[in-house]
Amino acid sequence: MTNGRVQFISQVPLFQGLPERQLVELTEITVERSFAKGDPVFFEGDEGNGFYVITSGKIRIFKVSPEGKEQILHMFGPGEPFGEVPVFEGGRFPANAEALESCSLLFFPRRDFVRLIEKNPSLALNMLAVLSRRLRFFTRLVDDLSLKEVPGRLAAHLLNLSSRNGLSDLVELDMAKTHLASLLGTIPETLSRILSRLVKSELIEMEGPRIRILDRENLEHLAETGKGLV
Amino acid sequence: MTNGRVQFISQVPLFQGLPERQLVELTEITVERSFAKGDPVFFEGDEGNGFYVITSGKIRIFKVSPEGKEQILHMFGPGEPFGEVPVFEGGRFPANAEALESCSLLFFPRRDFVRLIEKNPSLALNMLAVLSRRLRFFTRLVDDLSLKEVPGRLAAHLLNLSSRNGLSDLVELDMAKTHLASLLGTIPETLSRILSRLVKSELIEMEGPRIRILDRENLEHLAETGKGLV
DNA sequence: AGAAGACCTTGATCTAAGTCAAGCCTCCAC
DNA sequence: GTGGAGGCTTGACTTAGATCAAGGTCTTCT
Repeated sequence: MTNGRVQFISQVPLFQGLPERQLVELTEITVERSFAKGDPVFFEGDEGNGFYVITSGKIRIFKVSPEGKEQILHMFGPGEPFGEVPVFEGGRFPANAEALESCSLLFFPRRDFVRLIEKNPSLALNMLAVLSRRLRFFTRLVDDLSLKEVPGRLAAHLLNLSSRNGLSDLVELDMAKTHLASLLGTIPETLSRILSRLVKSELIEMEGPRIRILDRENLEHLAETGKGLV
Repeated sequence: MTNGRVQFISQVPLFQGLPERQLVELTEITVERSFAKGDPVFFEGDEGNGFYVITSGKIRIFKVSPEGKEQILHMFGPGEPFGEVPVFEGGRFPANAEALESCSLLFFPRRDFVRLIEKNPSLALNMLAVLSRRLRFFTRLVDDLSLKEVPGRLAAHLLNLSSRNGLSDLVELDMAKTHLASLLGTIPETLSRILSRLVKSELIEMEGPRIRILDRENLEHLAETGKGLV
């Protein structure tokens, strides 16, 4: 079964381009952990002595306000790493992580992983690329939250889903609308209303979680300007 | 003058703990660049073929909406690096950088810097720590923007200034209020009103950019809950 | 099957904060 | 000095989106 694990690890983008030997060493330091749907993986403020890579399932990373409102920061799926910040900076996890469905994760203990990085510059560069991509993502998230209105964020999200789907006009929401609301920095009621408006304005059609883009041009305009939905 | 540069570089946290030889090599790849007050250093979307470390002066990193509203992401001072994302991930700068005052910067060309990192794991780990710290910062920024109201963000900022100042009750805003507004994700009018409210509620005293914290306890409560200012 | 609960939608209301407008002060530059 | 520009404050108004409340649908577990 360790063979299977090496095989899996070799497919993870974070470990792309590493020599076989490194992959084996990486595999040897991992611990497999399973979580049921709804289980917390860690809480904000927990001591972080390692990070995770998802083997199967989905994880959401989120913050909670004192009143209980949640802001989702990331949704991660198979092959994606999370919880790396305390590995390199020390200290605690800056947000919560929860299994959205039954999940299987590989845990990389901090100390061992840092030792491997010290021996292997490629691994370091891969990790730098991962963190950089995440910074780029956050830059956009801050931009969206601060400078766009909810319709603009939603439009951008739909177009994003579409482009991941080969620019198909038919997209399927890959999470509950409640979670999508939290990802967009709003609440389910508001999301629901805005989706209705998009349907009424004939920018989209909707049937449950399946959405058809009818007017890509105006949707793009909405996503860019962040304003102006009737 | 290269000696002076090595001396400076050895003080930069990013290069902490590196052997003398590495410091010299680092120095050798740098290019010095000067900017006058108000000069752009780069624009969002520019090709990023290197990053900067500030020798003197202040830099602000910000996004602009199509209507011209700005959200400041960072304010950086001497010894701090910026513009690293494209170095490790390729592509373009995710935001704009501008000199707030006359600035002197060291430019590290991407190709040379990556070559040094490949030879030096400590440098890689230092850089990973820098990016991790920045991720942590963004996590908080998103949390603030999405889950707190402006008074809460302001209170948190004031307490932050105070704690950097050895918990002195007397803090001095280190930027124009217009910029502070943009940093907090709001506009000057709103900031002005909320400062007035804090004064009226006797949480602070204010005289221009000098602010005295009168009621730290309530200010902390405001910063944590993000709600509840009368 | 039936009960329980999660999820989604719609309506009425409320509020934080943005917009528009005007006036003031301060700091330079000419 | 004087004029102008940028920054700051205050007031009246508007609005995006949150809150509160209720009803409907769909899952899931016993």
